[in-house]
Amino acid sequence: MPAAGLTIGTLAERGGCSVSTIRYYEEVGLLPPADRRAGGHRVYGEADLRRLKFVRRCRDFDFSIDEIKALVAVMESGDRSCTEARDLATARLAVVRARLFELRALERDLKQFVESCETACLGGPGPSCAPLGDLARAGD
Amino acid sequence: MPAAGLTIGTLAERGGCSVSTIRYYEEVGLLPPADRRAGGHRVYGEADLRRLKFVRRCRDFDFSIDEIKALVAVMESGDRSCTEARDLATARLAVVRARLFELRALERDLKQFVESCETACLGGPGPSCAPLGDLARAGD
DNA sequence: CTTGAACCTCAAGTTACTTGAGGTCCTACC
DNA sequence: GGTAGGACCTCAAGTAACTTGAGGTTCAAG
Repeated sequence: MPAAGLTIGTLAERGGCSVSTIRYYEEVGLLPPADRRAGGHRVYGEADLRRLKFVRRCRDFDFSIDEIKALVAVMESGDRSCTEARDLATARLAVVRARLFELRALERDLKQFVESCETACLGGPGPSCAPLGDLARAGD
Repeated sequence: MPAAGLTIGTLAERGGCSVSTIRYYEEVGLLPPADRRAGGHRVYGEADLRRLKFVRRCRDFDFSIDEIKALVAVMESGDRSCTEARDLATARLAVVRARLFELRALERDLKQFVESCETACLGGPGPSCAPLGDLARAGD
């Protein structure tokens, strides 16, 4: 039976982050202060791993540390509805969509830029790059 | 002829950034040290505005300060081909595409999360949020 | 019992800026 | 010509979310 007792290194590996990141999360309060062995090394259990994965997942969701703290508080209070969580997620979704929109435009522009380089400058790399010159004038 | 003589405030306004950002760009070498008036105030010309716009556009493209410095060097050297610029843009395009991929997954997951909240928890916000529990079972 | 990998703490660095304190300059108005 | 106040100045420190480094301790294997 896995009364595991994970080291910080193992936790990091399974949680998909660095050892430093875990210590950082503890410092800022995203993870509770870890139990210690005699020598001072941190020990973790499965619950810690779940918590860490939750935090990492939220970070993947682009939640800020403070937002994740809020989510954790909602989760731990037990007596509060999921309305808060949903609202946080909805707000985050809007941000993600806006960012997605920007990134798509960015991809288009960069692709365009690279293609211009191929057609306008290659085959004989001249002294001046036309697309680069265009960039300087864009937005006027 | 517009021998303009822009103040830093005007430059900021026209360049779409803050006054502090301009001073910062000067400090890190993205803008050349500005000319000064008798009292020490910075004065700018149209060339500076063009340069600033170029920098801002590159930042919109998610280029780092160092990458922009490289681009500016390419632009100013005049005797180097656009190959470098194209390579930088290509690398950036790859990064942008990877980010786009992640963001799309993120959007899907967040949407899913919000929808779960709507169906599983609303209409009577109970004590525990099922989707939140799915993210990582709390307290267990 | 001795390596050497993994761990510890604390401090400082990273990126691209922003914010703040404390002081100077410029322009417009009377 | 004097003055109010807005724009400007410098320098230092703060921000997010970590990472990196120095210098030292502990643990597991051989």
